[in-house]
Amino acid sequence: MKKIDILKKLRSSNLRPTKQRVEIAKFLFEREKTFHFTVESLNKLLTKKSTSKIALATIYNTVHAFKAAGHLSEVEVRGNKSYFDTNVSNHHHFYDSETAELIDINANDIVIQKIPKAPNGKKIKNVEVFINLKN
Amino acid sequence: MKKIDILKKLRSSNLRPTKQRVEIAKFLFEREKTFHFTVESLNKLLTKKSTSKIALATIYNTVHAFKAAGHLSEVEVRGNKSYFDTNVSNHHHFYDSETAELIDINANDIVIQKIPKAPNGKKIKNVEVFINLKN
DNA sequence: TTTCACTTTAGAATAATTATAAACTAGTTT
DNA sequence: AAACTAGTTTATAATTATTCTAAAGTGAAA
Ligand SMILES: [Mn+2]
Ligand SMILES: [Mn+2]
Ligand SMILES: [Zn+2]
Ligand SMILES: [Zn+2]
Repeated sequence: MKKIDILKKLRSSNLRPTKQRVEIAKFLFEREKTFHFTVESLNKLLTKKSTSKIALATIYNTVHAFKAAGHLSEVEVRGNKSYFDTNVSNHHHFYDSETAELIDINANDIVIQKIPKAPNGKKIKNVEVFINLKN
Repeated sequence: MKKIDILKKLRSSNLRPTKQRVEIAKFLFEREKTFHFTVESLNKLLTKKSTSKIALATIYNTVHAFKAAGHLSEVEVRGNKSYFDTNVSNHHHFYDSETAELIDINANDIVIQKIPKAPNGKKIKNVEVFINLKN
């Protein structure tokens, strides 16, 4: 991903490209593989990586703006903390409770043969599969 | 479910059958259908139903003891609160984000045809499917 | 260079949960 | 029965994750 894409992500999230936001966006989006994180883990990694420390509120605000713009998704998984995901396409997860880590599963690596119909007046928005792991 | 079963549930959870615990256990387990709840919702319902109010800490402690003993399961779902489930068998859920409600899906109403193998050194503990609903 | 909307930040507030410690309860021993 | 004791309940404090607030900072445009 090029720098121009970072700026696009920021603009499309209605965020001006400030120093802090560019740093967060580059950290999140300039990578090959999916990145799963909590705000806490992201904060630690950013602190380690860069000299200047970004306020936690700025990280929350920026992450939420990216989520609202569809550049991040939120994964519901065991625990109290919110997990975010740079993979915003429809996909599934392994969840390793030992390490509290998520691993992507490509949407077409899981095929569901039979599925119940939605309750009266409701429609199916999406289907999420979690494969919980043990050692 | 008879009263004797309530006492069994308590004993097998290493809980003496005190007035408060029996009241919680009866409320949770003396019912036909699955009951999904948060500690907050359970507390409200218990307060409404009975004259004596049970301390929140007692509800937390009792619910956690039931969970540890396998009489309740915890469902991971969107939001900050923990959801508990009187259905401890392997099953799936509809999740209605409008109402923040869970609805059971019988395990054999979902058939998965293709599933990826677990990462190196890990095994599959279980598979949970969430069907998110919209109006 | 002044303006002004937007931004960052530290710290306060809130919400869910867990911990603490004092008062209470009910079996068991004397 | 009275004393003892292990376990229990409870109010309240502490903790954790998140959101809010308001003051100070920033920078493009007038
Ligand atoms: Mn959350
Ligand atoms: Mn939880
Ligand atoms: Zn993912
Ligand atoms: Zn259920």
